[in-house]
Amino acid sequence: MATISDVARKAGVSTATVSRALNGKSTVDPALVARVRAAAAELGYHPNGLARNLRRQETAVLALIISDVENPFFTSIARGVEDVAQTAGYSVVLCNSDESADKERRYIDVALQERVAGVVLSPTDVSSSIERLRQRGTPVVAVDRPLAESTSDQVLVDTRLAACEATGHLITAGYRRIGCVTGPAGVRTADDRLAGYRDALEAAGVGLRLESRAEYRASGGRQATRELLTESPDALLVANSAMAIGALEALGAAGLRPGRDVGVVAFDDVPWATLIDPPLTVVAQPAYEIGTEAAKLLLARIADPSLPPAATTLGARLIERGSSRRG
Amino acid sequence: MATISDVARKAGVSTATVSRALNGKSTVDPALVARVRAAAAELGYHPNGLARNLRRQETAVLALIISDVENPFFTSIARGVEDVAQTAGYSVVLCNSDESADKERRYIDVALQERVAGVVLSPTDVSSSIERLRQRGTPVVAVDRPLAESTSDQVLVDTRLAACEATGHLITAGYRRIGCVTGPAGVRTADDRLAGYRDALEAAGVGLRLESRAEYRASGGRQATRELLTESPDALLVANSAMAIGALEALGAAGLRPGRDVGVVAFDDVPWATLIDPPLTVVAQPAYEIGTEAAKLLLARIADPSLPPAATTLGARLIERGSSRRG
DNA sequence: TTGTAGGCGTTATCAT
DNA sequence: ATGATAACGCCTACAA
Repeated sequence: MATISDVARKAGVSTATVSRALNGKSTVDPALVARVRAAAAELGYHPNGLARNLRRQETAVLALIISDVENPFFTSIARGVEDVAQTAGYSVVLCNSDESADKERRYIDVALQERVAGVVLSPTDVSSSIERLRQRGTPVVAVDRPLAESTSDQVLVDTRLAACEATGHLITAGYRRIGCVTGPAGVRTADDRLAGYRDALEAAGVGLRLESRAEYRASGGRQATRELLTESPDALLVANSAMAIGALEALGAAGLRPGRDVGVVAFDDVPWATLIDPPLTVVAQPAYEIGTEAAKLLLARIADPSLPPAATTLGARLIERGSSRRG
Repeated sequence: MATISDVARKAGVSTATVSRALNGKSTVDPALVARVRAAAAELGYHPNGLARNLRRQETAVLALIISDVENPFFTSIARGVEDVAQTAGYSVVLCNSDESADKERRYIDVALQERVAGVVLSPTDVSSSIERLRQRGTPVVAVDRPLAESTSDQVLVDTRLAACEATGHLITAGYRRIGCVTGPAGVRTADDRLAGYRDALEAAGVGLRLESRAEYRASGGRQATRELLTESPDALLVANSAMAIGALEALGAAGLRPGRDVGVVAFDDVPWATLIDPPLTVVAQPAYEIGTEAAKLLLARIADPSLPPAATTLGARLIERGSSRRG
């Protein structure tokens, strides 16, 4: 409630002096600084960030719009973004688009209205509504999934290659009826992982393709796996950790044991991967690093909008555990 | 970049009319509304939320400060808060205090500066720095952990009772050397769960207490469990799902199997609970509901600050699975 | 070194 | 029904 003029009055100085004193500007009499500080403390004065930002025409806030708060992959990204932003004096507001283009648009509107300094976004769609951000000149960096315009900053994972390697690993282990459980068509990572799977089969001359798509959720994984099971696969590549839960449940329900009856590799190294029996072989994506990298890119662009667009691609690594051993 | 006056000029009206037209105020000539809309669209005009909020002296933003973004329990709360807030036209910004009183204070400062409409907080400490929020009159509701002042809104879980029931369940199953792995002293949920454990032992006349505390993390659970193992417990109550991961790892490393060699019950119903063998018996907390309840309380208080403080306590429920069967 | 004053973009009050 | 204008609280030339 207390404003800068209240403090000024109490300290017996002008608002300008209060502003300068509180913002540590070079030239202010130490005695006055003390008086101002005391007055501010006494009044419980907190500068009004709204007014300040309006005046300064900038906000020390970054928006992070992700497609699923409950997915550990995205929360790791969030930590990465936050850690970097924090040390640079920025706050991060996390928004959950929930894989819905509509919510994404709403949050982008909010970001626009609140004049955030920049946006980190995992786009639900290539043709995401970042058009508006561009127009306004708000810096954006895409993570996990690319944007159509190659003119924006992006931090991606070479997920197609990773899927190819993972599938190759299954082939090397001796599996031949390998199924791929992936996300919805149109979701770039889902498409890429499927493509990588196909790459590997082709490279190895394996003709049989067993593919099934569903939502990037446990329920989706369960359903897609059940469908695939009618084709008696001897191994499964699962494109997402949430789906992996459903896939493993479906396998269990069918009396099939990972690593003995069916080889399994899943994307994302979840903390419980080593708790199941046998432990789950995974494709570990550098989620935290994606976050830090994205934040750095964003801060750099905020500092200098004329920078050429940077597209970082990080690698994923296969962690072999028991579930992909040949039964 | 385009401001309201740009739109006004283009539409050939005053800024007042633009404002009224765009905000759907009662009395504006439909023809003008159309002209204004067109001009706004053409200019790619987005109202400046900063200026608007400054003028209106209010923000449609809620801050949610939680102690761990990577904990599914808290992300479920986040979803709950968000879903309710969303339908009421509020945005939610998520902040990660990371179990650090310092970060918490920083985020509270940000919330104060940005003049958010209200705060949902899982306090790192009873004597949390919400003092400042109170002073400013910013509504707060505490979740998961109580605040010292009973004068604030809170949404809690009767976690002591739940721990007591869970321990009772182990006793009923025939276990007698039951250990409790809980979080740091001072963290209210950790203390409460320990207290519930003791309640149950006492009620059943079991004299042997095996207690071990550590950080609410996998590494903490691992360490605490390892310590407890020197006492040859025949069962374990684990106070948190992150710790459960560490505890299960420690058990495995010692060649002990849950449900056969050692009965296990853990707090929080994680999605992978049914994937391990045997499935994990858990105390399921109504996390999503905590979030929705907290948001409703907060919105109610924002609407009417004179409301008497409400303290909701929700129940948790024990889900019996294989890990707590007597071996 | 300090004070005065103007303006950031909106909305609301008061005229018209 | 519409327009001029005064705030909202802060920062920063510019003046003293």
